Amino acid sequence: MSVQERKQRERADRERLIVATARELAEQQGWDAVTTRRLAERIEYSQPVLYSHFRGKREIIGAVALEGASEMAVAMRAATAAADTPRERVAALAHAYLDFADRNPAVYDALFQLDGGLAYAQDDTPEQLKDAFAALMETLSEVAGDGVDPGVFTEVFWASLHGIATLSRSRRLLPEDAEKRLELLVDRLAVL
Amino acid sequence: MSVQERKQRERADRERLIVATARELAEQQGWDAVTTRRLAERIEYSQPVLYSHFRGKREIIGAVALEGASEMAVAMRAATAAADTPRERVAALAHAYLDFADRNPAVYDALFQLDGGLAYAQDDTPEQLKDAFAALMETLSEVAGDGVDPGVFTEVFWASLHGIATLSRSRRLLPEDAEKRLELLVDRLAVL
DNA sequence: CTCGAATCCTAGCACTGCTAGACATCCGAG
DNA sequence: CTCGGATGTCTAGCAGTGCTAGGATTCGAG
Repeated sequence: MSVQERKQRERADRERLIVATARELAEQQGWDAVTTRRLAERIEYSQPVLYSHFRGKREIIGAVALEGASEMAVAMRAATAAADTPRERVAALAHAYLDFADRNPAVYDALFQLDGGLAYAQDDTPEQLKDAFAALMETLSEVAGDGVDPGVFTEVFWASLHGIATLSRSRRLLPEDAEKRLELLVDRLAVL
Repeated sequence: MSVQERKQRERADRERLIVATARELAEQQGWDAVTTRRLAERIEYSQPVLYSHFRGKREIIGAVALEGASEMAVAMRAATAAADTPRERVAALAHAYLDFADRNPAVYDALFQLDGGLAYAQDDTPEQLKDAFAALMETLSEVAGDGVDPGVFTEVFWASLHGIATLSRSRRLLPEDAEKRLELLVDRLAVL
């Protein structure tokens, strides 16, 4: 049975290679440049091989999104762990979020801008996404304020961060006010 | 010279027809369905005619965006004009904004999600866009709070609305909490 | 060693945005 | 009224897209 195991392992390796290559290509040249042909060429296989791993391009985007969600959760937890006060934790969280979006624009797009065929805010939402939301909520719960549902508060705070992330990346906001916007958001939304 | 004038008028009419048809098609079936072929067929001309009016598909999206920006500004001003207190004005503004995004998803996408080749937050930004931002700022300035730049405050409030609009439309937020999110946003961000 | 199954690739479909070049139509000068 | 030229429009085509049917090849089990 060892032969089959090796084949399975090789298949899993190749699947990871596809996702990693798609991500790399997307970060380098944008998702538009991630065509099935180019992707196939980079992994040194023919196009149909991609379809033996994923139903289509959208599922590849979804795979990159899930990978990104996990990393984002780690980044946010790491940032908040080092902070002492609630104020600092929220600020660190917001910074970590926007930093991630800034440094991994393609992954961020896969997560929140493109259609990766994933379910959000539902029962069948993948664990990685639930956990990323949980990472947000852990820090935001303590500053939601009395009588405000932590989930709703997290949604609002997240939406604000998302708006800032997307609008500033598409150059629809003034770049020089980035820090002021973040401070304002934290000071006003969080109840300290 | 009257012949030339008539021709110019007809050309302008056709241009409006193109934009209106593109918008209609996008609202009905999404921007993906707005192909140059389908669009050409609907206006009962051949494809190259589109390119005698616009440089390409992106410019058509841009034209729809500008049209939408004007309408959005009107809608927001109308909503705030009827309100008496600052609190009511901000709430009405936020409602009007999200309502517009909800009822004209394709136009909203053209404005803030897709690339219409337009400049934002710059000197050469089209008047329609500047005016839409101005409409936001008119109401938001009075609740920015002391020592906070109205422009920065408007950017933050707008980004929050944008985040809510996009995330809820892509079903990434719980639909049932829509009203709670809006109240929370207004209560926390605005200084009353 | 043979045979069947698993694996992979070539070739192609229907579509996309966009454009070159042929064709028709109509205007204004003579 | 005629004719040349400009203007307007269309047909046909290019290079690219996501995706897939069907044939060739490889490889392990018996």
